[in-house]
Amino acid sequence: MSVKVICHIDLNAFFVRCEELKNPNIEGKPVAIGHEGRGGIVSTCSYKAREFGVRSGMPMFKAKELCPSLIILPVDFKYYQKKSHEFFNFVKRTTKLVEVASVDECYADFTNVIKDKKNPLKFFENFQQELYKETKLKCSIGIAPTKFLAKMASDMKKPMGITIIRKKDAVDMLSPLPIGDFFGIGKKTAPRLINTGINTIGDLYNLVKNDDENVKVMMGKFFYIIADLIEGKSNNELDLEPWDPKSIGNSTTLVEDTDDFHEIKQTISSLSKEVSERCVKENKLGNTIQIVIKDPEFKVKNKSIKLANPTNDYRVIYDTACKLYEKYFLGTVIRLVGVTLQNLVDPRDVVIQMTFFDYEQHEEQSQTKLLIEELNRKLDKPLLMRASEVKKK
DNA sequence: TCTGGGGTCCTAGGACCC
DNA sequence: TCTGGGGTCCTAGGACCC
Repeated sequence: MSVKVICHIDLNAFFVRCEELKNPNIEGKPVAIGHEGRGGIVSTCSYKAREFGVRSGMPMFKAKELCPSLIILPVDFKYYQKKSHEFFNFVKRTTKLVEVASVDECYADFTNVIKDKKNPLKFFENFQQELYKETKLKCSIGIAPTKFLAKMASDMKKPMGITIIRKKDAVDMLSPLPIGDFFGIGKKTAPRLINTGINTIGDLYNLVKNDDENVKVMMGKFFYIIADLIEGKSNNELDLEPWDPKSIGNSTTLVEDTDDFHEIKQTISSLSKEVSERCVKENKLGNTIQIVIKDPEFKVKNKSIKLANPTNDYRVIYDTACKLYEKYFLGTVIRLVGVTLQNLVDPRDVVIQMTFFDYEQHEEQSQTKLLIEELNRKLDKPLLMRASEVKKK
């Protein structure tokens, strides 16, 4: 079996780059994309802004403190989507084997493309330049035998970088990196690892190789693939299927924290409408409806319920979300509320489940009505006590 | 004026059935 | 009267990514 050439191609400061194309005057200036209202954060920012300490995820007011001359622009997702398509189409002209990872990055299998190239590095430099000429987008390319190493590689040199990680060099190249750079170890796990003296990827690697019990407990199932990831023995199969959503949701931070029943219900209504419309557009039905809230202390709580038959009907989504809200969160002061439809399926794969009761009345009742009645039965009536519980009483 | 919104995947406990 | 274990589904919460 031969080694594959997997690339991770990452567009540099993509949202900012798009805005620069719309308005070349802002090029080279400190720019942040995001919205400025309550709870507004920096979605992404230009390299100039980063020199001031501005980072994505940072509250916008803090970014302005750090960089008073910061140019703040709202997110124009439609335009980014258009440029994103141009990017993927460009890559697909070179290889059909492309896995879209997000709006601004993809994995591509270049094994066959590179096979007969005398100077692969030169090829990738040309690729990068051609992408720039055609779309005016800048990218970093990571090249490695696996997806994980390619992803790690593309992060090493930005912007317009090209980094190759060969299998034999992988452990040496990753070992010095801070543990937080490990793709999959985030801002919760990294500090916990650092607390136990694990500062670099190399530190983690050595403990994993020694079958360290502490690390095993901390990492769970992930523990068993860490060494393979670092050594270049992990997944190199791309997922070529187009995006198939498993859930579709919509949430919003309220203008101010509130427990006002009417205001929250109105918000739930518009969130439900949006969810319903997007599910219809994607041609998806879902049978689990979830409501999520965030309280003023940022504690997130969610409640969900599964109905017998999937739906994307606004009325059912709204009624269910309201019922869940009333049952669990009425009177709670909340900061954010969201509605999500989960366990999405293709309507063609759905077999309608009918209880005998439903069947008898099916002629007169719409599917929506049946679902709402089922919901009422599930949420309003106390659960039947099981025999074992009756005995206890 | 502290900390968005879109997702995915994993874990763990309880219900329920055999 | 005391009390099995295996498997699956549902639900809640949390970590992570862009």
